[in-house]
Amino acid sequence: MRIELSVDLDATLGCGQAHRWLKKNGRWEGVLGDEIVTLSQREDGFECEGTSDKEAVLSYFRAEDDLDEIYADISETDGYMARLAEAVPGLRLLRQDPWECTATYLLAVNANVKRIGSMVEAVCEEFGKNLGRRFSFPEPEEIDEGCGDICRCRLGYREGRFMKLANSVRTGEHDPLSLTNLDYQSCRDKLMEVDGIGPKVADCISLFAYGHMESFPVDARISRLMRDIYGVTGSYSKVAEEGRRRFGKYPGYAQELLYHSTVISTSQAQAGGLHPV
DNA sequence: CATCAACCTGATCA
DNA sequence: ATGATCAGGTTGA
Repeated sequence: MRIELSVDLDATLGCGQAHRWLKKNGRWEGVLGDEIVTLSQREDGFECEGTSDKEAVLSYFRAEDDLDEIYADISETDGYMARLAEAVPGLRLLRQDPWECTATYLLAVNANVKRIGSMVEAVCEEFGKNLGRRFSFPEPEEIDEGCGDICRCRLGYREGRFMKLANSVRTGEHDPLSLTNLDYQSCRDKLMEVDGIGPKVADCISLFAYGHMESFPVDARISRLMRDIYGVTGSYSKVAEEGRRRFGKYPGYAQELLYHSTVISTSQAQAGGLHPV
């Protein structure tokens, strides 16, 4: 199935916003719902194998977002952002499943991208459905009532919180779907009622699952970058607030560009690359 | 409201 | 090789 969409798969799937994508000999393999999908970059979009649900794929890639408009808007912020937008014009935000996004970002607490990936895959292999080469992300019931052994997932102190979340979603105490129609602040507040979800994780979920473009998650990398490039320091709320103030209509996209720039600069020590103004 | 130790694992350093 | 150090958010004091 051919998807025509302005998107850079490497930047979009490889920078840590979603945790189930693996690049295997030039193609991106991931799991959407109960299907293993494989994506191959093309000039005008990508080739998609493993699913026929075009609507779901377009929704996942937030095809309705007008990247030209968004990046034009972001570019007006300053020269640094303008260069980032120009360098990675196909970096998109994704629209992830609320339950899966909530659960994976609960695991993401105090862990680097590589470790998050290994914890998430472990949970899928332990509790999810075997789809062949990969496993589905488990439903709350599969975790809460399943016969898998959580100890094998090596979640550390996230283990108790993870099991508690699965249980509270199964019982309806926390209902990811019910947050769909809330505004950013209410959504964030609801998420932070969950044990193990603080400001940063709540901002990530608000952005990546519920599409709140004004969310500006501040992790360790963003915190250093805001300090080094913009001279912004202080508490989480101060830095996040400054991000929302500074980056106009699309702080979430700006954050993703900034985060991606830190991935690039740490993975390739190239001369003549991007550097602060 | 700000500060800070404790929490767990895997990677990297000495 | 083995032990020390570090990276990474949330919680509760």
